[in-house]
Amino acid sequence: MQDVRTRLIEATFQEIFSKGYTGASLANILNRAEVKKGAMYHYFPSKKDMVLAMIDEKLAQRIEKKWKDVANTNEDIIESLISILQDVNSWDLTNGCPLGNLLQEPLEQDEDFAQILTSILDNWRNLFANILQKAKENKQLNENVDTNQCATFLIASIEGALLLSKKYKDNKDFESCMNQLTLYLNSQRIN
Amino acid sequence: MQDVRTRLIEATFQEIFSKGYTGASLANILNRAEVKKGAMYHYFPSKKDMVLAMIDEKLAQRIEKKWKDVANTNEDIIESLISILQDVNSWDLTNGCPLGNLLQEPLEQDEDFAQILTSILDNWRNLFANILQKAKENKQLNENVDTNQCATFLIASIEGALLLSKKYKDNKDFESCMNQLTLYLNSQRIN
DNA sequence: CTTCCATCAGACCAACCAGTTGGTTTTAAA
DNA sequence: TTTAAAACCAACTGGTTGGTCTGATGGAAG
Repeated sequence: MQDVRTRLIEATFQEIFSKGYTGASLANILNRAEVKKGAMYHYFPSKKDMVLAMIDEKLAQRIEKKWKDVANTNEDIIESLISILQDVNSWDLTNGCPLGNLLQEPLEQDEDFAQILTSILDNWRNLFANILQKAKENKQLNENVDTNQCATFLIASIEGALLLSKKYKDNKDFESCMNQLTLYLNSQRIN
Repeated sequence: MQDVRTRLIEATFQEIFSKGYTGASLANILNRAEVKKGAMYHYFPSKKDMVLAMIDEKLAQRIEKKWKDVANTNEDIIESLISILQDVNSWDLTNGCPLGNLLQEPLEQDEDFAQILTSILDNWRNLFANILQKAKENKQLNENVDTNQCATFLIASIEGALLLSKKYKDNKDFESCMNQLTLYLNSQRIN
């Protein structure tokens, strides 16, 4: 069994991912982690700090992991991007996006949450913008494409697609969105 | 002053829109509506039923109102659609989308919420699909466009764009997304 | 062997939650 | 004018929440 802190972070991620921050119960997290309240409050000063630690340690890394290969492919970069988008099995379509769920909640009113979520979002956007820039340099993308706008749009579409997918049992909506997003990307290529 | 029930529905909408369902406090709603608890429980059997009534009476109508003109325009339908998308001032960019916020929350596990939200979403999708179908018939859209997929993608992109816009003070992200969405739509036209 | 501190357990607390109760006032029909 | 139903209210209930507090345990340092 992992150590107390690791178990807490993991259980916090699971609980927040499935219930949201507002709906997350400390008691549930403690049950899931098999940690008693005293132990938890030894490691974290509050529930909020524990959640912030979870976001910091888990969320950023998830995004990095999912997209890092795209930039380093020696095939067509856009093709590599599209193939990840279209790989339905690589997405968890039942609970939405961990980051998106948190962005949706009114945590923005809290300065600490706003700051860390903004920085994760900015990193993701930069990661996409860099990928697109590279594609442009490789002459795989039309040179008048606004890479920042395009990166923002990609993220928005992915988040929206994951949102819709939560509602239905099948993958149809997600596939529809990724098909159309592919059409958009292809229309931006040099032909 | 409006009657008690109307004030309750309005206050419920405001509270849910800014705090989400899980975060919504009945006490806040009652304060905002200037209605006492006894009066509220005279009109609604529970908080949940009041929220369901609010969704039923306000949400569907908002969507209908925003898009109904597009189908009946005698100009270019796609142009009309794009001009609404691009009209930044017509969007509330500070709280996300009322429907999207509710879709994000784990209310889906409740059968009653799942049902009403699904039906509103389906209506929206059909509304878009009909608009696109009409554009197709008018030879304003390529005939091999999948109108259902396209409708789904439009909704996802709008929801995603509104999600991102919540985080920042300015309208830049929303405008970026709508610009790119416009590029996508234009690439689907007959040229 | 003793001291000491990190680690933990669990009882406890005030604040808040949705919902209920037992009633009073208002309205309107008979 | 009587009666009954609709509209409304203050006080309260039981349960849950995040958070605190006191004290026990166990291993390492002196």
